[in-house]
Amino acid sequence: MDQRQALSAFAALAQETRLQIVRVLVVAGPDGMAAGMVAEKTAVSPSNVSFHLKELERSGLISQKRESRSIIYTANYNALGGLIRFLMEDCCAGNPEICAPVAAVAACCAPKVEEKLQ
Amino acid sequence: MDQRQALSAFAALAQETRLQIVRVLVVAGPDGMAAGMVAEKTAVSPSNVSFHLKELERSGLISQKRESRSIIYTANYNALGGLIRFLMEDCCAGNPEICAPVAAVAACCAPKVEEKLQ
DNA sequence: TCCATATTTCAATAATCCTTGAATCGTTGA
DNA sequence: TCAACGATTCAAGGATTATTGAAATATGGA
Repeated sequence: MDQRQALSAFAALAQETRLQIVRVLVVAGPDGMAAGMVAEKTAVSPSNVSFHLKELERSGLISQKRESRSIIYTANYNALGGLIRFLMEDCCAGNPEICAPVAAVAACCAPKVEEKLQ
Repeated sequence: MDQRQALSAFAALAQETRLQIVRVLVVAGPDGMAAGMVAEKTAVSPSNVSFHLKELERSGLISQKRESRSIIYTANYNALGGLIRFLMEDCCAGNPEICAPVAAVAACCAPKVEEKLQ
């Protein structure tokens, strides 16, 4: 993830409806969710949700695939991970020890690491 | 960090000049950097840099303190860490294993953890 | 006090982004 | 082929955000 992509991802997440959509899609998991269902879950008009879905796709945070009449959207976990990585590199730049507390949070993603440390 | 703060932080980072400012301040470390120096480092007019510094402060990502004639800005590492945490919680929601690769990046912040694992 | 320095504030313009509803497109089943 | 469904596109508007340069504020030294 380069700066250009990061800027685009930050812009995508800096909007309440879009952040909500991303959370809904993350919870939906790898199977994703149809656009209409996203609209329902977020209580936003189909046209408006479509606008934001497109914006999120443009930023690389989600992807789409057609399935019969529906269009299924899926969270792009790699992109989310890339953004986190980008932020951490900024955070640590020149001061590795300063944001060490953040590492503790990483535990939520790596239960195995947690175990090894006990 | 709640959703409101996260939205504000994402908006703050979704602008090239501001992202650049944050990076400069992160590299500057806990001692921070005077507004004028930030303007110089980023090649942005003082008035414009002041506008963006205010925006970043409003979002909680940086803080200021006056020091004689200068106003020193400092990156708020806690806020950056909080934002990373917020992202990771979203990322992991319902799918702890999916973003495990991100945990590897955390190593950059926690050399001690690295050691223990070897 | 007066001047120079460091920075912010302000007003105006320009640019970008969001929302809405109507029209359109692609898909499926009768 | 036609109608219905799920979704996108488009144009218009309203709202927010960025940039600029000039004026204002605060501080420290002569």
